[in-house]
Amino acid sequence: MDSDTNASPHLESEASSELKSSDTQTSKKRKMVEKTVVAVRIGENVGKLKNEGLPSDFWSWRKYGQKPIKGSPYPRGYYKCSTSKGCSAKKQVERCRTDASMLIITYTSTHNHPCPTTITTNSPQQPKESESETTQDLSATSKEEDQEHIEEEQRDNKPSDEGTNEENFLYLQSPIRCSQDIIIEQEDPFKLNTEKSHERIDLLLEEQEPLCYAQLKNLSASKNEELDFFDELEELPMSSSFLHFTRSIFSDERIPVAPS
DNA sequence: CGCATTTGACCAGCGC
DNA sequence: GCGCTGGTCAAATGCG
Repeated sequence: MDSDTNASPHLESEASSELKSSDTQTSKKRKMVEKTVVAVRIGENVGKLKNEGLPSDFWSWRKYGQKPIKGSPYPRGYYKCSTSKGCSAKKQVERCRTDASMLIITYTSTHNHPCPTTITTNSPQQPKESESETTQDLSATSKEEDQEHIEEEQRDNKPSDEGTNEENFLYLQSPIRCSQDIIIEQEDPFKLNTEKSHERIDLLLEEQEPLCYAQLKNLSASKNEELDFFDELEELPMSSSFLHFTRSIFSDERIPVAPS
């Protein structure tokens, strides 16, 4: 209850989850602020990461709340940037409805401070940040399933070979900026892909999936990992690539993705 | 002892 | 005007 409290409520809404969750009456939350939605896929490699120390993010995030989302079986976690006191950067982490192996991270506001440190791919000096969370998330994921998913994803999502080798997990997503009532549901990755993407999208549309990234998972497969994820859903693993990605976003104030 | 995380309650916005 | 859901804050508990 402070000035912050007053302002907070207006911050984000759920452009991401509410995309089309107009199923019932949910439309929720106020106007939208600039939000960057990122879909991160948790890979098997992630599990390894924890051993080495997760390169989660440049900033430290403190969890200040968690709530179950109506349309999602998984709860949504609310984080605030704890790297700097005055930083108003926030992020919401939630599991993809259809794809438990995918995390939907919604970044709100921008950091008013530079990166705490130059993060190395796997910096052991990382802030306490998502250590526990990430670890849990990662480990929580079924190895077998993850591997399968990853393989599939790699084939479908990754035309090349790049990232996989250096990245511990695959993250397919794009920063989506929605400052209007417009809801983002499309992402670059899909565009990059080819017909496959379309097919998936179609599936989604048919299924009325709220999130595009969700569809990806759809194809892959979802099993019972959800149960594990349930309470594990917390932080997201970030790889160097992702870092670069986020870095660019924040540096440039996010990458505006044209809804269409 | 300190910090972070977890859980519950309260507040505010939007839809019906 | 009422109800529902999301979002945030505050207090308590646990772990390092």
